[in-house]
Order: sequence, then structure tokens, then C-alpha cells
Amino acid sequence: MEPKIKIIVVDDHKLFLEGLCVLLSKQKNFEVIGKASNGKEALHLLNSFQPDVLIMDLNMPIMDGQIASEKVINLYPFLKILVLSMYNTVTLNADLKKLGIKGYLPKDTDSELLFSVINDIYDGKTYFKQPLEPCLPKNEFTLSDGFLKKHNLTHREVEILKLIGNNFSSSQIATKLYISIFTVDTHRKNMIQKLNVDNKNGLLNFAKENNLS
Amino acid sequence: MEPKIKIIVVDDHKLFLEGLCVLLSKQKNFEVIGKASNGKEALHLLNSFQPDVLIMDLNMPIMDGQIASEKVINLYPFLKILVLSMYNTVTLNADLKKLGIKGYLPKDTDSELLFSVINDIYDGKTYFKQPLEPCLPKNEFTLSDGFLKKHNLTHREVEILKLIGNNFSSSQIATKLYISIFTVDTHRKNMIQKLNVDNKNGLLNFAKENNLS
DNA sequence: TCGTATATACCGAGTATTAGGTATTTTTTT
DNA sequence: AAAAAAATACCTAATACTCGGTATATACGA
Repeated sequence: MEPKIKIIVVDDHKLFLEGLCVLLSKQKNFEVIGKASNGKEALHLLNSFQPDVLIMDLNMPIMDGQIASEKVINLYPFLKILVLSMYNTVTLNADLKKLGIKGYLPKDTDSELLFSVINDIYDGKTYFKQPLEPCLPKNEFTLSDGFLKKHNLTHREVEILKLIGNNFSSSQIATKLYISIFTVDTHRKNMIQKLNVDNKNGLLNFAKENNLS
Repeated sequence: MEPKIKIIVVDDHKLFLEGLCVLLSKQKNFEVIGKASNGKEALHLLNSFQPDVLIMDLNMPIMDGQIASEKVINLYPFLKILVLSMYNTVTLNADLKKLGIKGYLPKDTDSELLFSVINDIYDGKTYFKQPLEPCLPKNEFTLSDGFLKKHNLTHREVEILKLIGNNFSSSQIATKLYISIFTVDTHRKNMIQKLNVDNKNGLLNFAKENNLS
């Protein structure tokens, strides 16, 4: 029997951390030798334990995953790091590659893919999941009428809300939708009232929290 | 031996979903009888299986957790729903209570608390974790110098960035920090350049993605 | 068909942000 | 002590957002 792949997992969401560890431990060729809730704890752990693969969440308090990864790589250049994250931007993958990280996966992948990527990385390969910008345009289809009713929004308003969430200005939105800037302003104004937020930033937050961007 | 508590888990992050299910299954008085990746799937599942407790994520694509919960409660008024979420706002708990949901927990709680809350809810109690606004002020202490260096930001800039992330206007920030609005503008301008974002909204996004708010 | 909801467009006045600067003081580092 | 970095303050002009309105055409349901 070949030796098990030794893994340390770092994530601040404790439920996710524990769940993931159990999931990995159930695989017969993986062994979770440690877990940490933030970058600092992870560095501490690495003083005592040397894993083959380090699974690291980005977006953690105390010490951000990217910074922690940087430090880890400086200290242990041959340690293979797999990054998990919720957000994915166009430049993120490039940044991670430059850092010397061996792989990236979004948090909504299924476990089978995770397992195979861990094996691949252990074997010296790399794997970077591409962000799917053009795919999943979050069109009308995915928006239930329930969502509209719940927030008392109309289709057109949500359409504009998405554009606001994607950081377009009123005049840009007006151009894009072939309507007057006054109309865009009106819709924005109405949404601010309906959603009970203070200003455009509130709409931006709402869009982000409801995955409208 | 008393009967096990039957549970269905709904979450779009597949890794989290699988991990959580395994975690729950390992407890001897829980039995996971189903899992779903969105509200629609959950409603489908409930046609065939009746759990004692439904664990539901908010913030899902296809069908949002809150809407799904509403529908579920209409169909099965006696089903106990426990909501998990990453974001927590002041009004969220109130909304959930009004809906008839039995409990709320943030996603970074540890498993022990989750287990005990599931038991409590099963026993007819409710549990709503209070949002901790004043706590965790994300002060200078939690911000590593690494973070500053990585993004080439200064302490003062991050201080202002946090306030921008918390939706304060330049003039409000100026008042709060006892400095001129011009100074705030300068810092904002510099950060927009340093972080390579388009405008204030970009800063808002950056703040949000880096947990600065 | 009649009302309601929706989408559209406009006005004015005030406030905020943005993109170019320049420039001084304070703090930190060498 | 000198140099570099950080924080401070100011200017102008353009653009964007906000809040108080009003108003019309169109689509949709009872």
C-alpha cells in the first residue's frame, strides 16, 4: 500500500473546515494531519507538522490566505498549496500562479473534483479552475418570480440592479439599455426606497449578497 | 434507543454540503436523509422525504434560501428550519423569525454549537445567533502588515478604506477622523490608483472581499 | 373595459465623486 | 541629519448621485 497524502486544511468557517476534514479523512489515500482557522495558526502548525498538500482558504480574518500562502512558500518552497475561494476574479489565478501556488478551486466544486485535484497536485501537476465569466450570465431564467415578489421589485428594476452591481454608472446603463438617464435614475431611486437602503452603495451590497453581479 | 433526528441539508457549495452531511451523520442521534443544492431541489426532495429538521443556506442561486424557506413553510408548516448564512444583518433575524424559521446560525460557528442547536430546535426551542456588530471591530490589530505591503497600502489608507466599506461618505469620514475632506479625497484617490480599481465602488468591493467592513 | 402596475421621461437644486494637479508638515528610515 | 514615506490640505472643472417632485404611455389582470 502506498503512503497516504498528508494534508493540512486552513479555513475560518469552522463548519466547512470540520466537514472538509472528515470528507478527506474518509478517502483511503488521504490523511488530514492538522487544521487551522487562519493564516497565523497555519504557520504555527507547520512548525511541527509537514504535510504534502496544504489546502488554504482565501478571505480569512486575522491573516488573509494569500499572504499566509506567500509566507508559507517562503518558508517551505516545496510544499504544494491548493487554494479554495468563493470569489474569483480574472486576475486572481494569475496572481496565485505567480506566487507559486499549485492549484485553485472555487468552493462550490464537488468532492470528486477536489480529490482528483489533490492527487494531481501531489503528483506535481497544477490545476487552475477558470473563472466562468461568459457562462452563467445570471439571466432572467435563474431569477425566480419569488425573488421579485419578496423584494417587491420588477423585472426591469432587477435588470438595472444587476448593472449597478456590475459597477456601471447611470449614464452607462442608459446607453446600454437604450433608455434615458432619467429613467435609470428613477429606477435607482425607486429601488433604494423599496429595498430600504441608504444609497447606491446599498444597492451594490444588495446585488452582491444576492449574487446578482 | 431513541429515534434519530432526520435531517435534510440544502446548500449550493457542494463541498460544504457534503462535508456537513458527513459531519452530521457521524453523530449517533442524527440521520441525514437527503441533500439538495438549491431551493428547487429541496422542494422536490420534500415530496418524497419528511425530515424533522431542514438545514438551509441563504444566498443560493436558482432559488434563494429565504424564498425556498417560505414555500417550504407554506407546504409543511410543522417542519423545523434552521438557517445558515455567511452574511448577517440587523434585520435578517427579524425577517427569519417572522417567516416561521426556528433558528439562525452563521457559517463560522463550530460543530458543537450546531449539534446542540439542532437538538434544541427538534425539541421545539428556537435559537437565533445575534449579529455581533460592536464586537470584532476589525481593528488595527487584526490587520497584518503583510496585508498592507501586499496591496501597498498605508495604515491610514486602510482606516479610511474600512469606513468607505461601511458606506460612509467622504464628508462623514472627514468629520469622524477630524481631518479635511480634501485629505479623505486624496486618500481615496490614491487607493483607487494603488488597488487598480475604477472608482469608489471598486474600493467597496475590495473592502467587502477582504472582510474590511 | 377599467384600473393598477410598470416603464418611461423630465426638472431643479443640492451633494458627492472623480481626475487632473500642487504643496506642506510630520513621521520614519537610513 | 538627510532622505524617503506618509499624512495632510487645497484647487478646478467635470461628472455622478440624491431627493423632492410630476407626468405619460403601455401592458396586464379582474
